[in-house]
Amino acid sequence: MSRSKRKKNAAPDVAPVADRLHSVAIHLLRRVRKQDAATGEGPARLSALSVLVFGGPMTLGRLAAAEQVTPPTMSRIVTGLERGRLIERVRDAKDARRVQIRATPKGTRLLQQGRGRRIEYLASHLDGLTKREFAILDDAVTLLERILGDWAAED
Amino acid sequence: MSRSKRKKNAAPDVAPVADRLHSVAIHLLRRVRKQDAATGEGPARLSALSVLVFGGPMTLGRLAAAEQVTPPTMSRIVTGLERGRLIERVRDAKDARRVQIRATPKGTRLLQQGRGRRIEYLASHLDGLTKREFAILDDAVTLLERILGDWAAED
DNA sequence: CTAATTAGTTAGTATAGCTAACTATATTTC
DNA sequence: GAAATATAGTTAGCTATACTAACTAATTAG
Repeated sequence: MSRSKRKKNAAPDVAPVADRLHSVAIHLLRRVRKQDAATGEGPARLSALSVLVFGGPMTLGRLAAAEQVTPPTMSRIVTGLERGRLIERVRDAKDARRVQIRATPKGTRLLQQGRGRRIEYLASHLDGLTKREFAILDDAVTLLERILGDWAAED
Repeated sequence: MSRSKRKKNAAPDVAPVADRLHSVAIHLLRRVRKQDAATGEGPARLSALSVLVFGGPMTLGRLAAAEQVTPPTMSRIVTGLERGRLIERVRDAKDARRVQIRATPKGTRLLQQGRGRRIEYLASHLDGLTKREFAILDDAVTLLERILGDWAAED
């Protein structure tokens, strides 16, 4: 069970917040998904492309791991992105088994535009928040980033 | 544009937070989805089932609207749930075009169990937070619930 | 009683996930 | 250095989830 000797928090009402957090995440993404549709690419492709644009070129395997999908799944996602000339496959010089995936200028442009639309949409709805509320949201996001990073490896 | 005369917040850095919020939501749900796999049902089915369990029986059309998908998509989701005896289709007595969808006891049970697993999983990762951090998260979720509720109608 | 509207379903397509099985390249071991 | 093993990706085939277009059946309007 999760009630070992750690006394850090163990608030009795962790579960309800976990539940609400889950629900909020689902509904938020449903909204945003509609904005992303304007790019003409699906969410998995946009997410992978984003990793490439911000993380730089990497092998297919690393990309699959970053996106938490299996290599075959990433292979298909990459094939789709390749058809649209949004990324390029480059065989590794040192190890011919490896394939480096790299965003093209077109891919980078498309991602930035889609990102712009999405952010503008989301941001326009965060607009009514007070400074204090906004700070809370910012802190919470930072928190979640840390948590997700911590348990990225396991599972 | 969204830069009307409203002076409420308009912090210059709304966009980065919006972006990070989006990313965090994506990765959080990716994690949780793996827990849900234990139920043997996909996310769309679990989500629809959840609406039925907590919102009571409703027509297919209303369910589709609640889930923000088209009626054909919901029709397939419901067919899948029906195969597993998790819901039942009941033709409406007053209007034979309508089909009421209702969770079966088995469906309700499965949902609650899955929900339990998911919450426990999520909660176990929120466990290391300090009281203060936890409060921030709680507040942020409340905030997001309000925001999402407000713009639920439009689109 | 016809015409228009409404509720769902069926058909066909695309994306995104999986496992299993395969190919090609590298590395290890004898 | 050849054979065995390990690693990186791809291909094939299944399922789920999304869409639009076209259909059926039932209700409501004129």
